[in-house]
Amino acid sequence: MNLDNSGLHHLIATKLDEVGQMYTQKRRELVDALSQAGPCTLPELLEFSDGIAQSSAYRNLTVLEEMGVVRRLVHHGEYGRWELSEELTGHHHHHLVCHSCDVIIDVELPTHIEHLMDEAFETAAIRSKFTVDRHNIDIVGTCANCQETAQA
Amino acid sequence: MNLDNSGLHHLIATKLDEVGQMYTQKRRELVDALSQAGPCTLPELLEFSDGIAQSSAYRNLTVLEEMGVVRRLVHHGEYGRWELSEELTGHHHHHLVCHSCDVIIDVELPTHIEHLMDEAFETAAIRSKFTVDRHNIDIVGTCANCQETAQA
DNA sequence: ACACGACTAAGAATCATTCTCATTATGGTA
DNA sequence: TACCATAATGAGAATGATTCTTAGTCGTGT
Repeated sequence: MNLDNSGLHHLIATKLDEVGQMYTQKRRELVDALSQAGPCTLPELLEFSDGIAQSSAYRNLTVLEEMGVVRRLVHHGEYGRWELSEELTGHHHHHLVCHSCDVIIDVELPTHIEHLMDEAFETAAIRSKFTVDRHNIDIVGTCANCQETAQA
Repeated sequence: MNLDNSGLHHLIATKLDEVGQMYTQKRRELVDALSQAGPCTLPELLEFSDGIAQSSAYRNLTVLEEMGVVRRLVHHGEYGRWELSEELTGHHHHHLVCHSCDVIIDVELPTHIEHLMDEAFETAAIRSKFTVDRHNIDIVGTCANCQETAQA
């Protein structure tokens, strides 16, 4: 796992500095966790970080979300999940969602499929007078772990 | 708007009867509301129904969900939303989501696009050892109403 | 050293959703 | 019709993820 997030950190630091916000150690740890582990719940982030308070984690995630650094995902599990924004990572992706354990894994689709989908979405949206900003795709199923436990 | 849901109601009544559940007036009203209005929040359902208690609405929706009659959607708004299950309506569809007012509208995509997507999703899932059950697509943007209010 | 602003964290508050339980309605049976 | 078992209802309490409040801490510039 590549742990050199210096470029990422520098980018975020600049972003925050522009509005008079600090890029503190705690915030850096949140970003590191998301960068390594993909979409995380709050308890997962608390475990990763070195003793950050729950309320601080929530507040910092909210701040980072407003800055466009992270994005909040909402699914059926008890906790929300957070991931680094595509704007920051540069990787447009979607999610494999396990409906058994609620784990979420990133996937990228072939470019030509994305183009076809974009066209189809645009056409469908126009019919209802919507303007399209983005699309989210969840591929819902069962992860390898849960398949094993099920047959055991 | 077509209000003749007799076929739908009969189907659900049979389903519930098989497990000793009753298809009561209140439950019928919930189904009617969802059938007419598409994905609804709980307050919307309460308003539509003739004096159903909040707790009863939640309980009935949970029962209907377990029977595969309705499906619960989770998005960023304060309330969850409920819709009739595709199994029941027979219409595979996706959602236009307004990120301004959280309204959700159903859309259907061309069959050949669905096929292409299914293939792409299957391929992507296999790589992560996932088995695919379904896919959810949100086309996120701004609805006609909110576009007007924004430029006013 | 001082002042100012941002950050932290503990705990209180919020609020959609779930649970509890006493009451009421329903369907089957004789 | 009367009775019984089971299901449904509704009022309010409880739950729990998330947000808010507030007092104290830290950093930075002067």
